[in-house]
Amino acid sequence: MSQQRTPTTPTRRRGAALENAITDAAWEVLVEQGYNGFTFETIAARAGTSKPVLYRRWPQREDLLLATLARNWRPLNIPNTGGLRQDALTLLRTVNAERARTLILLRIQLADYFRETGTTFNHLRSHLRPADQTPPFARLVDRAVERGELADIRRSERVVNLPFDLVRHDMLMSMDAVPDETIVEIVDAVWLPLLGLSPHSTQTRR
Amino acid sequence: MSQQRTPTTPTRRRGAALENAITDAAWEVLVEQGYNGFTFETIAARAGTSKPVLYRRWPQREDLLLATLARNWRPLNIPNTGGLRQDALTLLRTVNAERARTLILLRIQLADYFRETGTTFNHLRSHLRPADQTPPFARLVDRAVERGELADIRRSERVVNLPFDLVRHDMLMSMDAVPDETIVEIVDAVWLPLLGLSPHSTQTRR
DNA sequence: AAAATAAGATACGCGATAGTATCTACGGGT
DNA sequence: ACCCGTAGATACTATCGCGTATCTTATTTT
Repeated sequence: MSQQRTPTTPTRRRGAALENAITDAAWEVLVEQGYNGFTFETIAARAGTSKPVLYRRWPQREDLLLATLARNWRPLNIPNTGGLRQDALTLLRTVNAERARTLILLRIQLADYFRETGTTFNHLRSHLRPADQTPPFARLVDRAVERGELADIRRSERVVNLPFDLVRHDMLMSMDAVPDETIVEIVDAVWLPLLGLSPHSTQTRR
Repeated sequence: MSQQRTPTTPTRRRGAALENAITDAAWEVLVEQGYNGFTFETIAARAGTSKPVLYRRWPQREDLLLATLARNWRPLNIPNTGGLRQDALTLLRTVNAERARTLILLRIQLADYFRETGTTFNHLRSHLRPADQTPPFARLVDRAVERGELADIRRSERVVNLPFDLVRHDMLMSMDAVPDETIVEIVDAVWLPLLGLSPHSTQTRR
């Protein structure tokens, strides 16, 4: 930290400020360079600190990785727009936006980590957060049933979760965001028909 | 090759025999250890040869990678059972079997290669093989139309390719084979209804 | 049989990274 | 002001893999 020093500007970080700076840098490195670029050398340089500082807190690479993931893990907001179609579109657009998308694509970034440790993404997820209670799309369908928009019948998880699966699939295939018209297509041409709905019976046009 | 030598047993490999042994070893290494384990050191040892032998043929790692992929790339057999449902189930089971599955999961194994080179799986695929003409499921649907099983109307690619997308998605999620009942579910509960068919109107039970 | 080719073996220098040791000096607590 | 903890800087050893040089020797060619 060869920083120009003024009487009131601290030149060293401590405690949470330091740890947050490190895990923020670690996250950037992970996203840009993947697991194999996630090295103490690179992260220390990115965070403007030195390797012993990292080792003092996280003696193993995995410790730092888990800390970094825990800091960046976010629950998904479940929209409640009053209509099933709009809920679905909003949720998928949220999933498609950068923050959530990066977490989805992490599955690929961490392939080598999973291979090394014999663990899985799902195992990691339950480690970072308690099991997500109800899958997001199941929540949307439940609400539509409550509103009387959908009949109260049993539906397979496969059908309920289909939009999320398809968007995730396309993201994994392209390693990038999905075009918005793809999202609209998945909801209107695939999912709503499978639920026995047409796109315009669920709510007025957006 | 410190091999016990008999008068008629050659101790050294040459030409295609040697190259095939190397690319076979390279493939095993790629599948087991991913792109980052794909090193000349490891492959030479696995093939029972020395690094200069590899460098003489493939001066760059990418050369050896492409040669290895070219040797193991296989076109997908399109089944023709006389019924759409059976065609679909057969095709998905083929996709789910080890050989084709490994190629699908290669997308993940090669994530670091794509990042390094700024290229993509689709680019790689068209490099290894001319563009596959008709997507497999489009072929199945075409045949069903010819047989009169399906109406001759326009269908979105999204719907036509849905089974393959969902199976691929589940494979990518689990990095493993998909249970057979998943395949049956995708075809019977999702795809055929979207095509306006019920599972048993396409053919007698399997 | 002799010559040519290249497979196989091995050694080397270099760069990157892990992990650790050591030192200086900032900054908080007393 | 003094003491202590530790941030930041730097150096070191060990390991791994890349890429190359050199040598021996099996095998094909002449």
